[in-house]
Amino acid sequence: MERDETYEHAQKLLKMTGLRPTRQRLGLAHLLFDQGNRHVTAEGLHSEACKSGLSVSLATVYNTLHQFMEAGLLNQVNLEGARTYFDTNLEPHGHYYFADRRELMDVPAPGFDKTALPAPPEGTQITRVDVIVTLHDVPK
Amino acid sequence: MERDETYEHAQKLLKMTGLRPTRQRLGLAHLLFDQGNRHVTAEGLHSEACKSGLSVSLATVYNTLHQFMEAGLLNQVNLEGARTYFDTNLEPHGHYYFADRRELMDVPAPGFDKTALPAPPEGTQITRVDVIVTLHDVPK
DNA sequence: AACGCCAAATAGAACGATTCTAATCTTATC
DNA sequence: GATAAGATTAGAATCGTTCTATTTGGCGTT
Ligand SMILES: [Mn+2]
Ligand SMILES: [Mn+2]
Ligand SMILES: [Zn+2]
Ligand SMILES: [Zn+2]
Repeated sequence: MERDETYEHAQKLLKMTGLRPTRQRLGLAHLLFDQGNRHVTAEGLHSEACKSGLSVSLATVYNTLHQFMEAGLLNQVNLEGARTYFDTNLEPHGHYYFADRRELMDVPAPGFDKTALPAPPEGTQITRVDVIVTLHDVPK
Repeated sequence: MERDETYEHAQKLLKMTGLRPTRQRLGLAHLLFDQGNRHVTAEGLHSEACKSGLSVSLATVYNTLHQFMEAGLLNQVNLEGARTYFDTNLEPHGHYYFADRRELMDVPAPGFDKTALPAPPEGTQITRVDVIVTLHDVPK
């Protein structure tokens, strides 16, 4: 008796965005959006998908993540070393980056006030504000 | 009559850090520290050095930038797309990133208060705080 | 000034994350 | 079920950066 894989919630999200509900997109949407907020890398999500039995290529994971971003379902978090994380938390917020573990966590309370930023130079507009607090394990 | 290339200021900096005053390090230190605060990439600095007549390899530019960082003469700024910038401004400060021009600028006044950050999780310590405000040219 | 030791510089290969390309497969429609 | 448009794929290409093995050069000693 096989598991129910209708993925109703994922179905609904894809319908909303106008993206075709392919097997890959359904599976990835399920992994991303059916278990609370997440911070994933493309490679992390890819191996997770493979482990869960979903056959999908890394290229498709990248394509899908970018499409979900475009659709406003994900935000990107850029940090050092060319690693890009994708964040299902759409609220404006900062991040702790646990450098030793290479993991991201939302900053529980905003220690910064985006509205307190000085007005940007003429002819430009703010398109994003990233606040990244890097943490290392304390030696001892 | 050739230009005076004693680079007194650069000499002094290298002496302070204990790094040998090689031709390459002197030339790079001169470019970095003898004309006010700067934000440079390795490749940018490399081509600048080449144009100025200094013979230096890209590998050495990377080595030198890292050594200057280690010595506390430079800070790193990480942003999207694997591009790393090196900053001669050692004060804590945020950055505007002009995405269309790929240029960095210090945020004139701090719109955030580092001390207002919630205490980091047990067993960890803050090693850096990055605030990057990305700007795009306003269309019209 | 020549000698030798070791640090530093170098060219080029390797790397890791991401993007691209061109071929194959799916989905949606008729 | 045929068709056309869209999606997936493997593998090559790209980009910034790091590594490796070799050569060069700074500097204290003769
Ligand atoms: Mn990744
Ligand atoms: Mn660079
Ligand atoms: Zn987050
Ligand atoms: Zn700066």
